[in-house]
Amino acid sequence: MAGLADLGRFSEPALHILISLASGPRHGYAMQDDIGELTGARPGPGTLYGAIRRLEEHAYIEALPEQDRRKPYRLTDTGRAALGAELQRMRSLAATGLRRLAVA
Amino acid sequence: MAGLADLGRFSEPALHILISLASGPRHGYAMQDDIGELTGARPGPGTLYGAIRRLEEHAYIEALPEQDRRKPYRLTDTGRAALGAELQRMRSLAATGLRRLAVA
DNA sequence: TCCCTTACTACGTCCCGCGTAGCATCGCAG
DNA sequence: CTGCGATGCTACGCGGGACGTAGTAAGGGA
Repeated sequence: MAGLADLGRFSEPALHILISLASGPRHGYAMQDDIGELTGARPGPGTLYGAIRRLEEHAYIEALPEQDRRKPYRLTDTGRAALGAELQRMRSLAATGLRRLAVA
Repeated sequence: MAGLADLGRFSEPALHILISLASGPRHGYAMQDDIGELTGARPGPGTLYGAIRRLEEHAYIEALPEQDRRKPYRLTDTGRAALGAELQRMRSLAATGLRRLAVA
């Protein structure tokens, strides 16, 4: 298995982080801004860094050398694969739901 | 706002229930089966009926007259609208993520 | 020197997810 | 008519992620 769901039951913030890192390495604060633009809701530090810690433990992301008191992170290959799988699942589920809504 | 996120922070099971009801009224047990087919994971009763209760409190779904010790539920107009909005958000987020993955 | 911004750590509460157990009803086989 | 599996739901408790708040610290501009 080894899907995103292993991160615990609720993985929305984790998903957002991975999507944010999909466009290149970023440190925490920049992720907050990016996710805020992406979703309309900027996660607080508790949410963000908690999710980062779990993602790192699962080797979906990894820290780059600290620069200027910033800790950038990037996707690992594992994380990239997990993200791709999850996004396709999401897209398929959304399509199914929208189809059902349209018919009924 | 009044989006799905008001159901609490984690709403995956709630989303699945709404999608299940999008194809017509169903009672709990039938939802379990439907969701199992849809997602590959059949929710336990604790998950399911807890989410049903919250959805009913928010008037996204409503109970139909009990028949034969079965409690069918159906989507309300509010629920249908919320589901549509959520699914479009999901689809859009998935598309953005997949685009980013493809480029990088 | 003051203060705003950036960047992260620490901490505690809330409540959702999920499994387990229990209970009742129905249909069917023996 | 009796045991038994499937159906359908309620009750209950634990674990842990989500999230807000507060605190720390460095940098830059007025």
